[in-house]
Amino acid sequence: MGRSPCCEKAHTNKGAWTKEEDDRLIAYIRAHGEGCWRSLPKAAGLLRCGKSCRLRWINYLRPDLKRGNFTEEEDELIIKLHSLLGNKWSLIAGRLPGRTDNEIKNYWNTHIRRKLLSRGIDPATHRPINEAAAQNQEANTISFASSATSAAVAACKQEDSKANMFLQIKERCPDLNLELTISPPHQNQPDRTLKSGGRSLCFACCLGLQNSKDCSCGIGNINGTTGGSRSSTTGYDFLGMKSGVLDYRSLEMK
DNA sequence: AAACGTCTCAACCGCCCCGAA
DNA sequence: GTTCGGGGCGGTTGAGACGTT
Repeated sequence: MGRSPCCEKAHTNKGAWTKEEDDRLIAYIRAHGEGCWRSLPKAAGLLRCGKSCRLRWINYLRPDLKRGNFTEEEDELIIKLHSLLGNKWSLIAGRLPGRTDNEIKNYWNTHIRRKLLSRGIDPATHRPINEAAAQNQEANTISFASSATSAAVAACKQEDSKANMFLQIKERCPDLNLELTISPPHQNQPDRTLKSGGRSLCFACCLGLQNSKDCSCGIGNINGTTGGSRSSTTGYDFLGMKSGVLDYRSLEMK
């Protein structure tokens, strides 16, 4: 049983990428675009798994990546977004231009967790450690991170609950700007954070979950999500911040 | 200077989702 | 409606860097 491997593992390199492999991958993608990752290694002359190529490109070779230390503002934004979304690193990364999910995940585990613990905050629940410990005594404790996310999705199934959901998140993070109108205007698109072609977006779409089964407005299926590519390739419209965030495919590659 | 412990982060693994057939 | 395959995601690993004794 089980799925067939994504590639022939017997003849693929593993481990750290060499400069030559990087150059080959960059050159191929510049010439042909990202296309099919499964067939890319062979076409590019790389003895690598397609997934490995994708990861290398997404996380380290993309031209729009911002390397270097996280700023204090980025730290705080990650903490707030994590309190809302939990370990949805790709969604969080969608709000941090030039940062990748892998980078944020590593940064969270190595720096921010410790930072929160030193503040006496449980990084899993974003509550004071004493309070979190007390809650864990209860049988069915669910962290806010996960409950808020699912609550958000559930709420969007009930139109009347939207306002309550916003208020709930706002209450948890009073200084986190969740106003949907603050996003930088997308140059080629009308503001569709709240409406799209005169239609209201469901809350899942507002959270960047256009492709989610929980989307109740159907907008997500309209806005160019063809080809099965998900948000990391087209850029999230998470809370209306899509523009210029991860839309690296639009970059000139000459 | 060497040995050991700890930390960091690039890379891999396995599962899930979704579109196409 | 079902199956299959590709892409994407989150969790985990392990090699190298760094710090301490």
